[in-house]
Amino acid sequence: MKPKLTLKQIARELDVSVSTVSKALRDKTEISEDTRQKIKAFAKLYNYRPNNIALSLKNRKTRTIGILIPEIVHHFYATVIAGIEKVAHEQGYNVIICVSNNSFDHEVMNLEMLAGGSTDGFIVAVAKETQQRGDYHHLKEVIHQGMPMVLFDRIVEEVECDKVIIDDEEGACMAVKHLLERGCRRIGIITTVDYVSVGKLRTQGYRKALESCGIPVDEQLVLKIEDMDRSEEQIAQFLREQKMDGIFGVNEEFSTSAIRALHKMGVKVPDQVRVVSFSDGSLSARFIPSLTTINQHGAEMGEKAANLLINRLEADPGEEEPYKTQMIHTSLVERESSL
Amino acid sequence: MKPKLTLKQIARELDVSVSTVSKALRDKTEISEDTRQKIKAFAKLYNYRPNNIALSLKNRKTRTIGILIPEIVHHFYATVIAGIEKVAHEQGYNVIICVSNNSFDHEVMNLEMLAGGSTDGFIVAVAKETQQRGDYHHLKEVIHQGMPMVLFDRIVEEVECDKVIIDDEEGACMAVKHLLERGCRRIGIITTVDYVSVGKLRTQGYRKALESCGIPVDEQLVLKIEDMDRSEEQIAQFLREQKMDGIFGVNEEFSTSAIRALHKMGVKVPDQVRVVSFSDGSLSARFIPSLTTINQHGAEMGEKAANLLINRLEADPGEEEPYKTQMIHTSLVERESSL
DNA sequence: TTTCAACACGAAAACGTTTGCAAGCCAGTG
DNA sequence: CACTGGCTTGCAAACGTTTTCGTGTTGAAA
Repeated sequence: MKPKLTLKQIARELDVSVSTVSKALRDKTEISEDTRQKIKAFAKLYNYRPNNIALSLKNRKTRTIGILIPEIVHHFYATVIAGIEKVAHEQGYNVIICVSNNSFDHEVMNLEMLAGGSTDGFIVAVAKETQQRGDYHHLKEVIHQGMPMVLFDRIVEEVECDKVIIDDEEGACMAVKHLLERGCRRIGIITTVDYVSVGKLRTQGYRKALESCGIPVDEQLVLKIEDMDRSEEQIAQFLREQKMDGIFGVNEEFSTSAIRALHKMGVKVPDQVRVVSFSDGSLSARFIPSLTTINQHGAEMGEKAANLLINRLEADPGEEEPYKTQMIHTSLVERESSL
Repeated sequence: MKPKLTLKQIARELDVSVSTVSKALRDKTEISEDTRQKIKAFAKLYNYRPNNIALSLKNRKTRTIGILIPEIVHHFYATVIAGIEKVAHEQGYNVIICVSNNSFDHEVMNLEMLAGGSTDGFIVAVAKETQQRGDYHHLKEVIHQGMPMVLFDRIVEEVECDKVIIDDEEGACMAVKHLLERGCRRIGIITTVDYVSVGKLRTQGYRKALESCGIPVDEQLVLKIEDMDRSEEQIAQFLREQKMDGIFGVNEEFSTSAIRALHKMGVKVPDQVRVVSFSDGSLSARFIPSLTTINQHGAEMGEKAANLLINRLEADPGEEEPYKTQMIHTSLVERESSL
């Protein structure tokens, strides 16, 4: 690993002082036109790049944003990251991504690592395990230490900071209403257990939509999947036991599993059963039949989160605004599965 | 942004020198048991964490790996990243991810940024635009500056460094042979234009498989998609014009588009036409019919790349081994589309 | 009492920057 | 000639660490 070109070396070569070099490269008029040109030419020739680390140390700013997400092999998070990247780069920030793999311990470790000077602030979606055990001291601690944080998607109420969330309830409501408009009367929902915040909200939206149309909620039609690995069979069983004309799946996995099971049963989608899904992926458009979905606008979410964070990072001390929670609205994309 | 606790502050509070604190925390016997305990207790109480930036500057090592990929909203890259993350974290390395969005300029910018001291080395898949224009000076430059780099997936021959590639040709060959075994005789391929290295290799594999079975390649059955946005119609047209009993799609998009088009034409998969796809996603297993695929083992690729890089980073100077190119083998996963 | 080793700690340099300030030089002015 | 002022440039401190090399204080041996 060759040592990189530093100010000191340039200074030695050109027989001037380090400060002169620094000033020349920063185009200070303090340095005579002659010397400045000479130094800049030399720097360009040998391709000088200032050392970010040294700059970070000096400025006590890294211009780096840390992202901490539960999993990366997930289309939704990928889109959020893309959104964050976009505005971060526009504003001259770099991005570090860490993945907790939905483990509490990993989350704590990564957070400590990032807080150790590598980043100026965080954008975080908490791990499932963390939500489950309800221990948020690590989040509170880094905030307490003065690092700005934005929570998104999997947020936690108890932590005070900026937040960006999807209007899950509204989205679910929209989905179910769409099914109602299409004439469905017995609408089932395939959702997650309640400690997953988004699942809970979507279930709420489902209830709300039905109630607002005066249809009582039949608890038989609410399937909560605990174990993702056994979801296929549970869904198949659910579909065999309950007679429905509409299904709302809170994610693509559940919805496609349902359609697959119906397909095996010889039930036609959308002719006999219509399906609407929450979506985070590219699967929906390609599926046969293509899925009517509630789109989540992950990129927009990432952009908002990044903007919130950067605003806070660049706010003058004492000028801090109160914490905000921004809502991302969903939109219904009609496709074949609910025609 | 509260200033974080530093050695200097601990020293002041406890009325000792900075060096004493540093040594105590690092458990040097030089410092008396008493003072050591006192300092460690204090540090623990106030939750002292050494500043990574300062350490990086001092050690001229960041223990950070830079990943540069063309796009993140892509299941394959997500799996590779997951693999890299895994071994990086095991070895105490951090990971920075940058995305070029397939733009040459972005790639150059990001590379310069990362090379500016933020990382010890790179793992890179080059942008499509870069492959197209064949300008690799930026890659060569950072290598020349002494930063180790590992290229993966979208590699470039001209750059001398470690590489990890998928055996695309072998995979394609396997796919086509599978179709032949299933009795297909007129097998079409839907692939990319040749400047995309993986597309080219997969096309070669296709030819090889046919030739090895004594079947001449009919150029009419080779569809090269240039413009992804118009792929749907091109594929539909291709299927209408050519009579085939087997189709090999070099990615999930092409394969599912083909099945969709066949579906519309009333042609049954796999009964009338069998389909095999290269795969990088989770779509295959869920699709109806589920897709027989050539799996790419992205995580394994990431792990290998990370190991290669870390080995080089930790090699003693003068001990460097010659550059290696590691091959990842693909595997055939049989599902419904080729039954 | 002197000398010396062992022990406990501190000073300072280094990593690569930036920047306020001091200082040198030269020309012009009184 | 002595000052002043402008123009250049260098010095040094600072960011938070680690580490080498002192240095001062013991207690014991000579």
